[in-house]
Amino acid sequence: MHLNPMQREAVMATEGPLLILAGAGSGKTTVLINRIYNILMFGSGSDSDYVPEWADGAAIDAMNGESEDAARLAAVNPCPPWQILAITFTNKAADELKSRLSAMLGPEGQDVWALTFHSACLRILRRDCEKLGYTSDFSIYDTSDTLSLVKRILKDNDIDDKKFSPKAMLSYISNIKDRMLTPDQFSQIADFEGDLYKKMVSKIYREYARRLFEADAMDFDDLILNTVRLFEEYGDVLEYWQHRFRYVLIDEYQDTNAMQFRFSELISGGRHNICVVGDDDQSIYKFRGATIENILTFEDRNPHCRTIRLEQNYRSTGTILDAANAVIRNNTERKGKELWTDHEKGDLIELYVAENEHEEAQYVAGQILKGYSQGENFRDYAVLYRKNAQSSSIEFALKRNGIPYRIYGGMKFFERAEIKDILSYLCVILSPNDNLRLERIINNPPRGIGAKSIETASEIAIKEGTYLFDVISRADLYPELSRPAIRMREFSNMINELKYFAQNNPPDAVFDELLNKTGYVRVLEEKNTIEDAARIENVKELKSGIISYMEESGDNTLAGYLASVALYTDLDNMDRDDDCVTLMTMHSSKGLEFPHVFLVGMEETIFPGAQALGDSTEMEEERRLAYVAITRAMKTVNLVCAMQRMIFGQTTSNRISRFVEEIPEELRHANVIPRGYAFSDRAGSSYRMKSESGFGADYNQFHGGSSYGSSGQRGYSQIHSSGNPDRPGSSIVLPAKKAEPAVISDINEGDRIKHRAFGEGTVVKLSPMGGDYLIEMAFDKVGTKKLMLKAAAQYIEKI
DNA sequence: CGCACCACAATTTTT
DNA sequence: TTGTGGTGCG
Repeated sequence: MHLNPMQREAVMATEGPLLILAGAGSGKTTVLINRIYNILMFGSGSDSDYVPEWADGAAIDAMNGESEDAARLAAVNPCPPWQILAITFTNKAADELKSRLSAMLGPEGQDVWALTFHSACLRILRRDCEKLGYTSDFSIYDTSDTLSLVKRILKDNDIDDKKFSPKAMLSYISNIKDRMLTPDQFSQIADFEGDLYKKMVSKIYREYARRLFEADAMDFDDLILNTVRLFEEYGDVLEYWQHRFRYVLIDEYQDTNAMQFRFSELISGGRHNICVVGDDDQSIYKFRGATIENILTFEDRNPHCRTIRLEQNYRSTGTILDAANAVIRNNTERKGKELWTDHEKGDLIELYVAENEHEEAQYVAGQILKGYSQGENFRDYAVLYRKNAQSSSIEFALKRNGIPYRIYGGMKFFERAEIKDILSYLCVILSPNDNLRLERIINNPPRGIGAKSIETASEIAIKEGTYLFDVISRADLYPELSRPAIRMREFSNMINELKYFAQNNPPDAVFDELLNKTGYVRVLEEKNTIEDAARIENVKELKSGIISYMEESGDNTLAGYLASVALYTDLDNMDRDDDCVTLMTMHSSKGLEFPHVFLVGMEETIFPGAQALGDSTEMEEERRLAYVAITRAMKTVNLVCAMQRMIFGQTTSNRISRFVEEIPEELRHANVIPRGYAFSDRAGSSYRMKSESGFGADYNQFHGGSSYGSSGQRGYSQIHSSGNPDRPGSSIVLPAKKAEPAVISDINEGDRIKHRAFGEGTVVKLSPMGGDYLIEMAFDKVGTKKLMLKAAAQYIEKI
């Protein structure tokens, strides 16, 4: 009912291949949900001319009514939920699908397979991976695991890690896997080409694959690759799954790589009811092997394919869309698509040129506070950056200003050493042959089995063609191991006991038993440092994680829990209920939306990144990222850049990002700069500046120039562009050097103050701290806040 | 074996 | 600026 004609068409076209080109904010998820709903209720009814024999005039009349019977009559072969497979890229997207389906269908919605590629493959593999030689409890190596594995291989083989950097090896291996080449196949290629580098890569790859397999482990790529292999080598398995899924939907199709493409083709190969949704302009994962060709050639490969374009945007203002369209128009490799909206134009795109990264961050914090004081919520704001390293200055500014924020990215919790340790124990309990993890924990906590002993034992294992754990279990048989033999035996006994325990007890009990037997926490407690106390907390938190996994999934296998951890990312527990500003990379922001978006670090060599300069393919990818970032915004976009910033401890200055210049000037507003510590000249203010006044100019006009010169005069200085031959004489006006922050003169504990965002309150405490003051204020409405005075001063007034 | 110290490198994005 | 890995000492 509430769908536009294009959306409705996409919902109704249930049969055969379907390509949906869905622009940002075009209601894609709504379409997916409704499409699934339609399939569940009406089967192919909406896409079929079929009229059952029994359908007489009365029945057809009834269908035109609104009765429940009408629905039943319109259905042609309705589909049970478990015959639908909906693949997304992130767990978050999958969860959203699931919960919206459940909201619509009740518990039945849970039976739809709404999963990521990785978790779908995991499920398929758990069932049949024995055919490939893995146990059904196989474990998953995450990126840091695979990195240590490669490092290990390089070391064991005396390979120079400068010439063959572990990271480069990993991405090379990932690339080989994406081409679905086995170690044998790749080494043939390397031999044939006689390329020494490739030969070495081939050797490393072979070893890498071997060790993973011996550890009964798969990396992320293996999950997909092995599923494809399973399908290709075992016709009955493929048939089973093809039969199982009547309808296959794949979201974010532009981000699929070759293996994922193959997977999609295979699993939908029976009925060809495959619906792929994507947007070539939002393809930002090429570095991970995604090939935009998958979506660009979908029509050619599927002759009877129908294509539907969703170009009406329901998210953003007209200005934001115009800006996004203008930027993406500079790309040549695209299907061509213009988003439009019937929303009003809205605010102009704000641009702020900051002095350095600190001021950049302070600007962001200030704008957020300003908005907050005008009734916006913190959760309406997102600060997006190109790379994670940029988050720290923003974080710092938000902290100082008492703005709650949440930062996404990485897997901070599960990457902590103590967490990895415990998880490694759990992995070893499942599979003692997992050497990588075994070596991580064998002497942790210290139990007198040193590096030398392990090395000796490893050599024996290799010589005898058995596993390290095996040798350790029988250490007393080897004279070389006579000294650590007892301790090794003790260790292996402990693991075996735990293994036995794990066979009869749920994961949370195993966890307790593990801590008890290993004394992991006990050792930390004895150390009694603050860091160790934090570690203990983390370990305890892990237990609640285990319990909630068991509750939520209804699964009580250790292998299941470990896999869920491996496939978990920080983004997943994003919840919009907390009133927090969101900090994340532009990549992570895909699929999300926020009323107000800040894009920071809009500078050449940052965004676009240095690697993209002079490489048009890379540059187009960066531009798509810019497109994604801009289209996250519903109401306002703030572009921020800094004239100078510290990179690797060095001050550098970059030109303004080309993406800023690609936004037509009439859509931009070079904004009023918040006047630094402008209270100095505010009448009635009780503060005094220590040194000079703030800016002489209120405006920061920006004319699309591209190069910064040096500033330094009072007031503002005009800088002529020197680096952009296309626009001779274009100039930018920048704020002059900013005055030193003020120091308080007469604010005291007990004073009544008014804060722009937090309202009125009382100064509770004022304590000197690093050349500044920590001011603690009890606000009448929002409770107590601790802020640094230098930063907060501009928002505080004495009353 | 554990710790402190030093040199050095490295910086993209993530399932 | 940060993190990592190696070395040498007690």
